[in-house]
Amino acid sequence: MDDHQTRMLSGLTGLGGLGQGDPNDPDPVRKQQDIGDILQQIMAITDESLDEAQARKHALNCHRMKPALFSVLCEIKEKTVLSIRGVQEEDPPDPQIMRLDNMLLAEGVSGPEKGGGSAAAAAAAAAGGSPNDGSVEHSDYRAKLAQIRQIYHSELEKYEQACSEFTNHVMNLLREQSRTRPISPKEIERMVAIIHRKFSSIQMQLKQSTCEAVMILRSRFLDARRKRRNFNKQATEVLNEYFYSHLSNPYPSEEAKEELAKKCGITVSQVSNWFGNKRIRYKKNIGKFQEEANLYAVKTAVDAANASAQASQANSPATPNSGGYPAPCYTPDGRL
DNA sequence: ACGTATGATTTAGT
DNA sequence: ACTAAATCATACGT
Repeated sequence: MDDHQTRMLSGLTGLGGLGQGDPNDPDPVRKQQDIGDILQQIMAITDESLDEAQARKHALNCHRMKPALFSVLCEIKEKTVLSIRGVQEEDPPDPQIMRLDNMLLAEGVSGPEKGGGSAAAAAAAAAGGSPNDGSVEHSDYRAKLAQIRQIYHSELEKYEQACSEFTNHVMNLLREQSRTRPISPKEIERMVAIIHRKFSSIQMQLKQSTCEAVMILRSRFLDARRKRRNFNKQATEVLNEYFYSHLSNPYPSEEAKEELAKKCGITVSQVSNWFGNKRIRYKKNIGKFQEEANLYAVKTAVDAANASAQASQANSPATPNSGGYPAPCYTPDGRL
C-alpha cells in the first residue's frame, strides 16, 4: 500500500514541468491540448503504477528477506497489541434497534410473509377496540402496508448485499496483507464486527423511517375516527330506548352495557362512548331532544302495554300525543 | 358545498 | 376506573 502511494507521488512529480509551463500563454487552444496531454499521461501513469505495484508485490513476496521482515513485524506487533486489546468494545444489543425491530415485527412488516393481515387486524383492535367489519377499510391499509413492507425488504436486502460485499472485500484484502504482515484471524473478526456495526447503524435509519411510515399509515387508516360509521338504526333504537327509559339515571352498569353491546352488535366501550355522548348532548340541549324523548317514551309505553295486554285482544293504543308531553328531564323516578 | 349529526379521542376531575 | 366536557374528524342530509 505504502510503496504504491509513494510511487504514485513520484510519478506525479514528474508532471511538474508540464503543469506550470507557459503561465501567460495567450493561445487557449494550445492550453486545452496541454491539459489533454496531462490527463492522458495521468491515466497512463495510473495504469502503469498498478502493474508496477503488482510486480513489486510479487517481488516483495518472493524476497529472500521477507521471512525476516515478517518476524520483525510480529515482534513489533506483540509489543503493541496489548494496548489494542484493552479497546475491545462489546456490542450489547442496541436498545434502540431492538425497539424498532419489535415494532416492525408487531406491525407485520418484518414478520412472516402472510401474517401481515392478522397482525394488522390485531393492531387495529388494540388501537381502537372496534371490530366493526373493517375488511373493506383494511384492504387499502393492507395494500399500503405491503408496499412499505416490500420497499423495506428490498432495501434491507440491498444493505445486506452491500455489507457482505464490503466485508468480503476487506477480508480478502486483509488475508492478502497477512502474507506480508501478521494479522490474526481475531483481528479480521474484529474488523468484520466493526463493518457490521457501521452497516447496522445505517440499517437503523431504514428501520426508523419505515417505522415512521407505518405510524403515519396507521394514524391515517386505522384511527377509528377517520373510519367512523354510524351505528345501524336498530342499534341506535336499542340504545335510545335504554337511555330514555332510564333518563333519571342513564348510567348502565357493566352488565347492562354488555347486554346492550350484544344486542347492538358493538363493543362495550362503544356503548360507553354512546352514553357519554348522549348524556352530555342531551343535557346541553334538552329542548332539541324532546321529540325524540317523547317518541321513545311512547314506544316503551306501547311495548309495555302490548306485553301486558298480549292476552286481551282488541287493544289498540292511541297514537302518540305529540303536543303537550312534558319535557323529559332527569327525574328521581326513572319511569315516565 | 355546507351545516349538522355522530362516534371516538383527549383532558381533567373525582 | 369512570365520567363530563371539549374537541376531532368523519358521515350524512340538504
